[in-house]
Amino acid sequence: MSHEANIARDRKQLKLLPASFYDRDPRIVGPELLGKVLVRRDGRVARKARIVEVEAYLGTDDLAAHSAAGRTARNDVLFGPPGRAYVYFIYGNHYCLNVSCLPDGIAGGILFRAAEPIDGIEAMAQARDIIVKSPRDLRLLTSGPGRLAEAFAITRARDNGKDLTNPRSDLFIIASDGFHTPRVLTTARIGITKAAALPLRYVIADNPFVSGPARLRTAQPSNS
DNA sequence: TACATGATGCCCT
DNA sequence: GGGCATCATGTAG
Repeated sequence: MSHEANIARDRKQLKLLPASFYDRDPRIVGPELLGKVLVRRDGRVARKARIVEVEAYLGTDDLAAHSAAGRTARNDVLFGPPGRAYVYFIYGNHYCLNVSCLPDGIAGGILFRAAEPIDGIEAMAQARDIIVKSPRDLRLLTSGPGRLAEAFAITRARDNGKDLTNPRSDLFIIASDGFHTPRVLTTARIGITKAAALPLRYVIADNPFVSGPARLRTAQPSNS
């Protein structure tokens, strides 16, 4: 079997999301990513977590997007082919993970904001330097974009530009068996000042791992 | 629960 | 040199 055929076989076995999944408007990709599973393989224990909260960033027309001011060395991945990891460093402390959307040459992406740990919880806790004493503490592992990135040991040096649709990558996203389409809540994005009113944040309704203030986590967010 | 604030470093102007 | 798609910790209620 050829190398390409092997990769195709592995992609199918893993239920890996293909590049075509990401080759669409972020407003379509975002809600469809909810319920999918982020996987980190690093040779020891695979880390897996179900995606429960994302935000769409639209490219040059979206003033809150890193791509708004045009293509630079920092945001280059957003303008590249779909399905690649865009990792940036923020507030001097944290990395955040995104995936590029839309075809090569057109910017757009999805920010991963929160996930629900499934596997490799020990490795996540170690990466976060947290002791999980009760189920409640699991929230501290992956609820919030900085926490999620740290739990998965994601850094710009290691992961920026990585192809999340390649089974040879140590970071990818798979479809999930036995998880029916979640009820999706749409709200404004968190932590931005420009284009703050746009409803581009998507969460699984009432999932306890969703981050942010309570009114943006529950089934009926107030519109005040 | 809700807010305020300090820590911290990279990128772009 | 300023801004920033955040987190942890503190205080008050």
